[in-house]
Amino acid sequence: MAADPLSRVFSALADPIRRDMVARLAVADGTVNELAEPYDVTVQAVSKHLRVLEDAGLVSRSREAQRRPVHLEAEVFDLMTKWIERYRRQAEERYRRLDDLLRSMPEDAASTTTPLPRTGAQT
Amino acid sequence: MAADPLSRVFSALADPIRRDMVARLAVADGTVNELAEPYDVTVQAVSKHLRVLEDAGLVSRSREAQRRPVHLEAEVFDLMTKWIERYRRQAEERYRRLDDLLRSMPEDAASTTTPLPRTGAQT
DNA sequence: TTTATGCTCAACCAAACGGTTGAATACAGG
DNA sequence: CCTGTATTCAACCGTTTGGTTGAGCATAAA
Repeated sequence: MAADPLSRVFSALADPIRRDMVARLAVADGTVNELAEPYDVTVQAVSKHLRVLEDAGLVSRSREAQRRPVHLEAEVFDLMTKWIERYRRQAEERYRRLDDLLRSMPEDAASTTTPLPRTGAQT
Repeated sequence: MAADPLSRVFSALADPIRRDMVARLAVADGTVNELAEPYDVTVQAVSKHLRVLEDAGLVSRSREAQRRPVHLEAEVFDLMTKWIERYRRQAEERYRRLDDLLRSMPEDAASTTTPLPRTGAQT
């Protein structure tokens, strides 16, 4: 299996079939066969996809006779949104400051290159 | 290269090094060498990572002598956040309705299984 | 008990991925 | 012109991924 939770979630959603399954599970829980029906792949392939979604914490599976109903776990989304929002905001803040700087600087002096920070960011 | 834009963005961010680079680029633009420095891989590998980020629309590269400064493009994040928010909200709405239903139903009748919708969802 | 249904496990395969090394290109400076 | 620096291209390699088929297991129905 992959490494960190964030990588697992992102890569789980990097596949169109898996995203479509998530989309459908947002409407209602479903069994493996139900979920497999629309796609042009075998049930086994869908079973594998579900395993990936489960490992990422995006779905959970219960037991109901011989069926294994799949349920969407929406909380994990927060992991992603938090990460995304953080750096989006940070980037926007930077543009704002740059903007201010440029506005407060009537005469040309665009030669200072801002150095990159070391890697400290918690991914 | 992959297929649809959403898949490209998600899979671009599924790698820890690439996420870390995005995190650092949110603070300041940087050259390939600067970006490569913290990681224990060759510059060529980082160059490849940057290509993935660029193909996903997450960064753009300009030209400045022999250097190729990399710049974060924050707008693409919206693609993801919109997708995520949509289905998170949909899921939460479903739970709310289920909750209401169960509350308005004093006597036990938990036997109706809601069928899954076909695949129509725009992934 | 036998049969059908729902699902997973195992082995396999081609393609994509993340990394490497080595050569090529582009530009700046002596 | 030659040298050094920044970056990319090309070929290669081991591992992962998304798919297949075929067998196996558990439960429901006959």
